[in-house]
Amino acid sequence: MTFKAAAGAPEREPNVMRFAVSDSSLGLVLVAQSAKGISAVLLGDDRDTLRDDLQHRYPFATLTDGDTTLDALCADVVNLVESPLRGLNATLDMRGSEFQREVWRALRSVPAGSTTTYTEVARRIGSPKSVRAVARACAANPLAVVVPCHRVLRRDGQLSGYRWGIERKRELLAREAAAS
DNA sequence: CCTCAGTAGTGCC
DNA sequence: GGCACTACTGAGG
Repeated sequence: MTFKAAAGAPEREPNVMRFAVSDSSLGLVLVAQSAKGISAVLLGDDRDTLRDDLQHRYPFATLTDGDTTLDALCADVVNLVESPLRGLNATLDMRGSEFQREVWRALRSVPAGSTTTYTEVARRIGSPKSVRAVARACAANPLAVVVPCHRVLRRDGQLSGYRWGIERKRELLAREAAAS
């Protein structure tokens, strides 16, 4: 089987992915959906950069733009960005290594309005020494806000980094703190 | 304040 | 099969 992919690894076979970009108070939000569910939520300031980012994450995907059936989902995701306390009721298509998906799954159990640390996540997934690898997995999170990697802080409480800009992380946390 | 080593997953060669 | 990356952390100066 030439195209056999490792379990959980990003899809190697050609596949179609629909996406839409809309505006929000945190900048542009790109939402992508595969046949299995939401495959990406990316934040940024430039439409083309967002598209490039999506294509880079899914090199074998054929991207389709301008599909109005994504409008409702896109609106839901923007609402989530505006009010992070509300959850998102949608099926997710999280593609990544086994380790990455374990990290992302752990992140999804961090309640809105609270935070955790890289060390704590590492401990929870049973790899207490993989602290740095956890940080890398957070950085690779393809589902911004939906998988709340912004709730992970350093052990000393510092914000550390954020793939989509530290200011966005600070703002998301401020909104959650204010609403909870 | 600073540097340094330990540490483990990932991407690129 | 290497090798150089990190959104880390605790210890030591």
